[in-house]
Amino acid sequence: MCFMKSKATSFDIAYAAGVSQSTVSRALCDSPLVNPETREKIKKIAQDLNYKVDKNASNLRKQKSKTLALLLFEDPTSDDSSINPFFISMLGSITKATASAGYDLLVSFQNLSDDWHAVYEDSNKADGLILLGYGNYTDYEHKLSQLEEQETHFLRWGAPDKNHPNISIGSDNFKGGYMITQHLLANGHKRFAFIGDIGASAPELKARYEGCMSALHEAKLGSAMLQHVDAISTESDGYLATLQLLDEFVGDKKPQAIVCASDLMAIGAIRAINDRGMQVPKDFAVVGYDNIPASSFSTPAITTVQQNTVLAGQLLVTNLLKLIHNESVVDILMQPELVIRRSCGAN
Amino acid sequence: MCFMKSKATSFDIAYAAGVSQSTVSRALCDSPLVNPETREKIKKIAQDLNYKVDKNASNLRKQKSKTLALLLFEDPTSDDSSINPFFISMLGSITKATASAGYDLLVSFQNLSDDWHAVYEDSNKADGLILLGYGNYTDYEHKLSQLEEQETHFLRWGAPDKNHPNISIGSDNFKGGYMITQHLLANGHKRFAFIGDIGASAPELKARYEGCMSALHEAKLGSAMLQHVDAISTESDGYLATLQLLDEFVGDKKPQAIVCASDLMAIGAIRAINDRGMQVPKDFAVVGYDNIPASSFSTPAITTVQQNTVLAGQLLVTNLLKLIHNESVVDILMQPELVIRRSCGAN
DNA sequence: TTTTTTGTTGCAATCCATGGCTAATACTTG
DNA sequence: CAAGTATTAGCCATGGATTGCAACAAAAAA
Repeated sequence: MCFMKSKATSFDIAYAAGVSQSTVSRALCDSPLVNPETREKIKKIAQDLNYKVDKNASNLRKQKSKTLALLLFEDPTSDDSSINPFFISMLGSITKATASAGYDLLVSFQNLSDDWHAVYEDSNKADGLILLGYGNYTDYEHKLSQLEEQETHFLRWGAPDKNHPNISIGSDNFKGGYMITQHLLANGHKRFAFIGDIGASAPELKARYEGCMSALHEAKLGSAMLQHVDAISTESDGYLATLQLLDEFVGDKKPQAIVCASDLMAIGAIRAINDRGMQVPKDFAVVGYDNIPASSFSTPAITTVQQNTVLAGQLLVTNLLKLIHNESVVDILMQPELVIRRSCGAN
Repeated sequence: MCFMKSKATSFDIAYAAGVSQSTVSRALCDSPLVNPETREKIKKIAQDLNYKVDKNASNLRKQKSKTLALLLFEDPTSDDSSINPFFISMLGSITKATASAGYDLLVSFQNLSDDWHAVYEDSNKADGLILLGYGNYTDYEHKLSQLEEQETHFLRWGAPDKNHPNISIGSDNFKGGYMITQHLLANGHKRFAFIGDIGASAPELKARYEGCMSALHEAKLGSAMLQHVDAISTESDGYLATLQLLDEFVGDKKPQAIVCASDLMAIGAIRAINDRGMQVPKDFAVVGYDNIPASSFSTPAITTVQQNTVLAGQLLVTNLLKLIHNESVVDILMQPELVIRRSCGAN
């Protein structure tokens, strides 16, 4: 029917409607400056011609893109195709929150080596940035400063940082570590092991460890902790660390509860324990962190700490939009929740 | 140091370099029309001023956005925050392939009810579309036709479709179902059950079922199949369907092998079997499909069929780019691979 | 009837980068 | 030394929508 050699522009509509092009523009934004009848006529024609506002022209003129960019830094230990499930669920909620605010989302998986810091907002492709990922805190630090200097609108997922105030939304990992340890203590466990990287490169895991230690100290059991810091975050890390742990501490030094800094490591820990002919939760209580989908399908299902990713995504988006609109925001520390399942032995 | 009240434009650089603005533009695209010395000088100044080409202006002029849009249709049965892990790994590889082709990626999770069909390419926000998701084939069909009419550049993930040729890249689900069933047959199983939706709304699962049946017919065991079609795709679907199966078929009618149309359902099936006091693979062989991360962490680890998501993502992107450059593409049917683990009983 | 107000619409500048065409310079070559 | 060829850079139109300002008409007030 309607043969269009090329895409319709507002001029084509103006011609068809017998009005000026500016009137078309105004009509399509529901400007009160244009007569309702004219507006409807124009809208009708626009629809017939399958006209869509050219975002490039529109954004250029308005100097904003109605687009947010999500920069996802990969966990350096994870392989190429698998993405940390926690970030996935954040991705889902961020996408939804972005869409319901009428914005588009540009997603980019990055290495810290790239010069991501400048690209999106400076080139006007996005009005703001969300930084998601466990930080390699060396040049990350530096790039955060750059972003701040350039007055880029951005927020990061992570614990609030005194050096960079009001750019963070994070979950209270200290509290999470504390809560789950308390739960184990309440169930009578006395000898603990912690599996996970507590180095500076993984501040989230470190905070979980510190929360755990804090609970132990409160219970006057601080010295009952057997550390294992050489596991990073994967299932096989957890497996290997646990095997090592089982070999090293035997007899009455054997730990009763194994606190893993991630669910993936907890899954590995359970596998190691099974491989040694023992069982969870009978011989060991094992707990994880993150409540990834696999943790509920594991046998036994894993007791873990859940971060509210839906709320987190929404907060990141709504606060970023505030920044974009020049309102001020403050750091937010979200409260995690305990998810009690079978692996801790408490029914 | 450099105080900029507002973002630098190519005019600012031209002024600073004492050349015309067009020369700046050419210098920054490494045009051979500009003297190497001038070019370096301009580039230096551009860097000092932290200049970035305005994509909106650039895209407007060039009439292309160097951006692809990924439209992800959710599995209607999955809840809000969890996304089908298979799509996640596709998302990862698509992102990477897109980035390495120098394109940006716009990601959007959609309901089919939205008028997505028109939005991105028509508004020049993206040069092409990738459609990912198990199709609700009613209005999906209709929208595909619309996209084709409008000559939108797009590709979909899914089995090639005679009605819509050369827009599909998919995995051979029939072959996958066939392969895994053959493997079970080779291990001596004779009585089979299939769990999964084989209705028209899930053509992928249906093809897996048909592949499975084909292998059984070849082995003259076609009548040995107990169907269960009331499970869709989740863990609890698999659990409930399996319980029902176990109650319904007892004694010598009890199936030996349970073929699940997804790993999630296989996980549920194993849980149901355990709950009834039986074990996998001793009492039943169970197999899944997709090779999601959780399937390797399950106890026992699940024998499944893997689709090469990395390659799939790359193919989708490279072929879409071909379309954008007006080259023609053909449908691709990728070959799946068997991943043999413990749940099928064959070591 | 004249003046003021109100409601609509058009003109033209603007956002910024791109690239065809032209002009000017420098360098060959007969 | 003049004519011819590269090389390099500038001019200006272009892409499509937005919006301040001016213009005009019709309706209301004087």
